[in-house]
Amino acid sequence: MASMQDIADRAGVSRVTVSRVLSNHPSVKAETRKKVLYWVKALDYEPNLIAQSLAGNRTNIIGLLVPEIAYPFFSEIIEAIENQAFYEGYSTIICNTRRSLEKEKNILAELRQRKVDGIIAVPVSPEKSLPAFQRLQVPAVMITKRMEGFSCVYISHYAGGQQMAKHFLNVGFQKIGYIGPTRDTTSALKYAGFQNFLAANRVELVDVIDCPAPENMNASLVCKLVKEYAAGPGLRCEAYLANDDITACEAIAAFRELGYSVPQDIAIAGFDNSLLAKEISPKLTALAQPLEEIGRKAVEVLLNQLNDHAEPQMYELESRVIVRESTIQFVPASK
Amino acid sequence: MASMQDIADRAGVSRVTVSRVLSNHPSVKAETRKKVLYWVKALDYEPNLIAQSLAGNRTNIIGLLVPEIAYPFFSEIIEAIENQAFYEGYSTIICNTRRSLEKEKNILAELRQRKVDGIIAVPVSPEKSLPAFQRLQVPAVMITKRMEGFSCVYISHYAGGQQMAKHFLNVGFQKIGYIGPTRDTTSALKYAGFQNFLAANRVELVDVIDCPAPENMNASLVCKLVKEYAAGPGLRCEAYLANDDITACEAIAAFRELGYSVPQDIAIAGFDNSLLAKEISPKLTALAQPLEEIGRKAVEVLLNQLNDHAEPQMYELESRVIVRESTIQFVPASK
DNA sequence: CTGAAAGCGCTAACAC
DNA sequence: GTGTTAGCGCTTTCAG
Repeated sequence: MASMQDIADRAGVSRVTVSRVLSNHPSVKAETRKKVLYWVKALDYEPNLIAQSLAGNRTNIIGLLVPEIAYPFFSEIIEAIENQAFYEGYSTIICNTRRSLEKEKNILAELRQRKVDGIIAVPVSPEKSLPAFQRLQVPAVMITKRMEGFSCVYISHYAGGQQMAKHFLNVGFQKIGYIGPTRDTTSALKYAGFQNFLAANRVELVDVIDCPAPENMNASLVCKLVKEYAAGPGLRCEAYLANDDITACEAIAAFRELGYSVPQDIAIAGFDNSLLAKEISPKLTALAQPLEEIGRKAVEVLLNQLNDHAEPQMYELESRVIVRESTIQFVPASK
Repeated sequence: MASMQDIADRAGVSRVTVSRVLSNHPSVKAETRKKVLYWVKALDYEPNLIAQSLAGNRTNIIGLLVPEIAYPFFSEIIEAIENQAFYEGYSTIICNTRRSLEKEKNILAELRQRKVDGIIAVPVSPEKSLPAFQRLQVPAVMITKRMEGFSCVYISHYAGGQQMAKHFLNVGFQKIGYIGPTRDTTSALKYAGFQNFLAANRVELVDVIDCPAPENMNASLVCKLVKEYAAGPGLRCEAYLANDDITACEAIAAFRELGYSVPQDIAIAGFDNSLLAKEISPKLTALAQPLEEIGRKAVEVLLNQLNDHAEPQMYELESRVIVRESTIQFVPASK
């Protein structure tokens, strides 16, 4: 592995000059530059980014914290962030908090020690995570949730709930229910938006199947709960909004096992518009979070804070309802 | 940010002693150790991993290359790898090759310059990627595919195809088809295994819907092709094996749009057993690649090569058929 | 336009 | 047991 010193020796200049050439410093005679570049090629020189980081005080690495990796909603955001970061010349260290404050704290300590330039995170808890993030000496951008004191990129879950309620009313549903947690931070918001919009239109939320979010891929619990619930009092709604796409999938499976079909007997809508919404049959109507945009924007905002010391700011992006088969009458082609 | 020197000054010892204490070197008097540790706490000292890397010649970072991030098959592997790496004290830099040799080359150069300790990768092409990986000066482990000269962790796609053929025959299907690419490296193997096993049991592969793998999330093309195909000659099979879970989803959607239902009119099986297989309705019978195990094993093998200079080796893991609803007669409960 | 000198924060080989 | 001396490979003043 050739070092700058090696180049310098061959080219008969000092290390500093080599450094200047490589960083395109203007004050180098064309001739010297050429000589140096010749040896850079000849020796197949590659910079040592570790040394560069130590001396230069920046690593060009960002840390990315998510509560889980393999749920399509998150993996799509991860993909968008990695993509934009790479484009901007940054590498991404991916970290899975698994929704543990303890692990989140450890991860942040590690990233601090690695001297990452900045952090993008889905915080475990907007309140309890605060101290750990405040200890950071580098900028951080929160995504998909709000956290006071930091730049945040997210959609209004309240508005999302409203939009979906509006869609349900437009389709003409009157008996409407909700499946999912009603008190978690973001879930509570979408639930409230949904409920309030219905109420404002004098439609009562008939039914709430209160089940936990299908975290950590342990989704089948949701299916079980929905089944138990629906097996009891029977179908009391024409349409349900689910807390997220996985919950919607599980609900569909549950109703299906009970002999109901979607959307003929009952309509289901999801939230997030992840890959799942597009791939299941029937295709899922869902509130779309602009995942790609969230990722891109988060990187952009972070870099602004890094380079131009921009002030923390809130970025509320637009969501919209993507109507697919799961909330409309589906007419199969004749065989 | 307190440095070792600061600790040393306060404790009245040399930097070296501080270093010794922190790395649990035995030859430090208990008393000095205590004094040092006192100041470590008092000054809230945190090591600078960049400096440590430069001096110590190891970064405790591994690079992970995948063709895409947001396809459940890959994101589940990523999650497993990150998890195991974290457990072993390594950070993971995630990189998306997007199936481009050019980008793969650039990423490898960057990781080399970052002095990552090792690399785990799904190579873009087992042949054409070879030179880029050989330039690496650190160990690399390939996953999900074989690549000569490197440690590899994968399943036999040929055997996987056979296993699925066996399942189809067990269920009693006689008119059997295949949906997916037939000439891509791994696809060709599973196709061959599937076809040969059927042939060995005197069952002919009636139908091959040759469509590209749904790469880069551009899955809908698959649906379109299947629809066009099936709309023409009509249904000629009782059961199809799809190249992967997404293709299976798309096929289900296609048949569904044509008025056929799965599994009543036609059975479909997937390959990979990703999240999709578990969440769609009907739940998908699929050949399970042990994603969690692939990830864990890959890290383990890499670390062995790092630390004990183990020789490259092939690890062929076991796959198995997970039978779900999509290939069995589904009897809905009475309403 | 170029080089000398100092330093980033830590580890390791060798003395005392 | 502990300190001294050298780096690791690069960047950044500051002279000349």
